[in-house]
Amino acid sequence: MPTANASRARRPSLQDVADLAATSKMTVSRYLKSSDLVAEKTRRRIAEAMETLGYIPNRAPDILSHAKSRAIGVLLPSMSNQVFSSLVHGIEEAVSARGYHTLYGHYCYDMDQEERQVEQLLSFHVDGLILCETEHTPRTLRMLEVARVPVVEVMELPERPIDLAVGLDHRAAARDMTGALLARGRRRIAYLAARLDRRTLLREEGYRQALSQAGQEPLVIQTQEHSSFSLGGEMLRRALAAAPDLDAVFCTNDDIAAGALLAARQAGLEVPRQLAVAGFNALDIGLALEPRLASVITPRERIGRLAAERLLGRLDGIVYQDAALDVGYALRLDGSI
Amino acid sequence: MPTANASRARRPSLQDVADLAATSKMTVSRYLKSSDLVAEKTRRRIAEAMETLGYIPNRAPDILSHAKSRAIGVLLPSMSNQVFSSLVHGIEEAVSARGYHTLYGHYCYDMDQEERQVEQLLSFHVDGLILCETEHTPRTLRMLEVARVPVVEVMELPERPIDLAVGLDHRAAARDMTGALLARGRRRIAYLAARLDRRTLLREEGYRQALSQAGQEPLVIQTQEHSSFSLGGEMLRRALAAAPDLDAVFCTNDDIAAGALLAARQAGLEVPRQLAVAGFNALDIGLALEPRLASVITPRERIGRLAAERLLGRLDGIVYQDAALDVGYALRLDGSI
DNA sequence: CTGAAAGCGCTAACAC
DNA sequence: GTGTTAGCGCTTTCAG
Repeated sequence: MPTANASRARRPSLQDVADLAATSKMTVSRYLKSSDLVAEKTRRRIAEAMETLGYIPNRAPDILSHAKSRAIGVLLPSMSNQVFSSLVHGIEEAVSARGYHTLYGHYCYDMDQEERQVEQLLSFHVDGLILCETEHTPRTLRMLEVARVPVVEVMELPERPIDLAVGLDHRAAARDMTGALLARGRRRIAYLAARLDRRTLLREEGYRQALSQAGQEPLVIQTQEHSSFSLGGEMLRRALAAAPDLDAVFCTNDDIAAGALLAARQAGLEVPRQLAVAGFNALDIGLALEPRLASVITPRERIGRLAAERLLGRLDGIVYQDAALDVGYALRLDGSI
Repeated sequence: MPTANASRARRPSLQDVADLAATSKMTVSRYLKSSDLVAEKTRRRIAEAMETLGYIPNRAPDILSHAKSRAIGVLLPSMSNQVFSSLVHGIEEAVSARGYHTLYGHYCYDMDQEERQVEQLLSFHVDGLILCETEHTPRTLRMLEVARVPVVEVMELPERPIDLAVGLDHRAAARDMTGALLARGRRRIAYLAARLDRRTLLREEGYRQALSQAGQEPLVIQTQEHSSFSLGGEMLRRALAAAPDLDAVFCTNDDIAAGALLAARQAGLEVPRQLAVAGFNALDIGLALEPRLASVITPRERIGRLAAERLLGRLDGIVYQDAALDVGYALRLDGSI
């Protein structure tokens, strides 16, 4: 039965559409699900009514009645990092293919902000979460447990994933890259570490392992600041001041590495003859430099795709044997080393 | 009255908390709003119950009953662009100061994807939207109208904003930068345009205006590809092939400009003596280059802050006289020109 | 200071 | 092929 007032202060509801189409909201609901459940004539009337009213679906009732939101939450540490944009592309590809949507939040590499964002996304009832860290506050862990949504931790390979993980071994990758520098005869190798997040620290461990195996002294230049090209330059100057015999730098990422490479040349050092430079993540900037930047190639788009596929798989009840999936890495050993 | 089953398959609700705290859900609801409305003893029992159950707030009922979601939606064209990360910082600053949250979506510079994202965010009942484009599909415009949420379009200054706008005049900025190149005696100036989004086209118009005023011929190198450093290099090579007497390039952004500058040097051209290079947005990369990159300085964090403040202001019923707010720009005319 | 009832908009389940 | 009923979990009344 049509309700009298199509209140002007409210968004059109299914009831409004039903009233205008002279049918019931249940039929309109069916039409939205799969229009072939509805008679041709009714279908046309509904389509017209929707058009006229500009109906916008409302997720709230669905969510309220324990249905799915058909949205997954993705938490990014930073919005400016190329690294995460390829991840996002992979995620979107997998998610949109399945008719799901994504809601993004970001937390500036801060655990407490991550906690707030997790609460925020869960309070909107996302069906699953993709997180870019492996360390979380106790309350975050508690909320994930209580909410019982599938979670994929990406980038690293945590010892004990909350649920699922897709990533690579940053320690091993750093050890290999440092090993490659040593194999090329470099002896005084500094590690340039910015922001001091977990992945930067894991890479530092790999660097230290490789050096200690070769009997060389580590030299770590650290800062809490976020990575940038100009910061890379500053850090190289600090490294040169600390060790005038420096013959190589391994950088926690390509932004720092590119900045270091540019600054080295400005300081009159020939790369790689006098100074080798290696980065991490193999971003596009490395290919624009001359010589091109040696780096660790990480399959980030693939991580995103696999993470989303597994998350959606879990929603379908699939159980994965290997909680943590290792996507591996490769080394680009050209140019700057 | 306590309900019997604290179902194991459900997230804890306010009723569950109330049961455990031996009170009613109404009292718990009051406690969440402002705990001083509740007696000290009750308060302690509620806090304990919440702790035990790991209660997570639920936005759905609120939204359903026409309350606000206390979340604003932000649509970004890209996740990899530094430009938008400063915007996001500004937004977060203003929004979190007011106890609001943000939900992000991205649409790869594609109007139809933007449409889907707008629908998605509106279906979650965001209280307002920040959009980074000034052109939208008819359905997008319709949805915004029907949903009656405040909207701020950022970056540009649209002739007729949907609602509010905060941005700057890209055409004028490009005209000024091209004018600066002409004033320094450059005569054969190419414009390197990637991705061909609206802002790239506005900047091209400004470039053409300046050249035509000076009686010079424009030379526009275009591509549909997304900006990157290596693309900047390729485009410079195309420009040099098209005009061997090239003495300047004005680039649609700093990524292209940095790539062009690096490629120019690799081609043996001295910058700025033989070739001037100018960019747009004044990103950090420009400061790491030698010579440093001339560019248009855009106050993106400020745009984000002002946009969010005005959006929240509108939610409080404030009416702004000037729908479109011009934040201006500045030119950095050092180094590479 | 605390409680009880109604209602937001949608869909699952069950008629017809 | 279509309609009816009930209920999701919270807050806004209105009563104590």
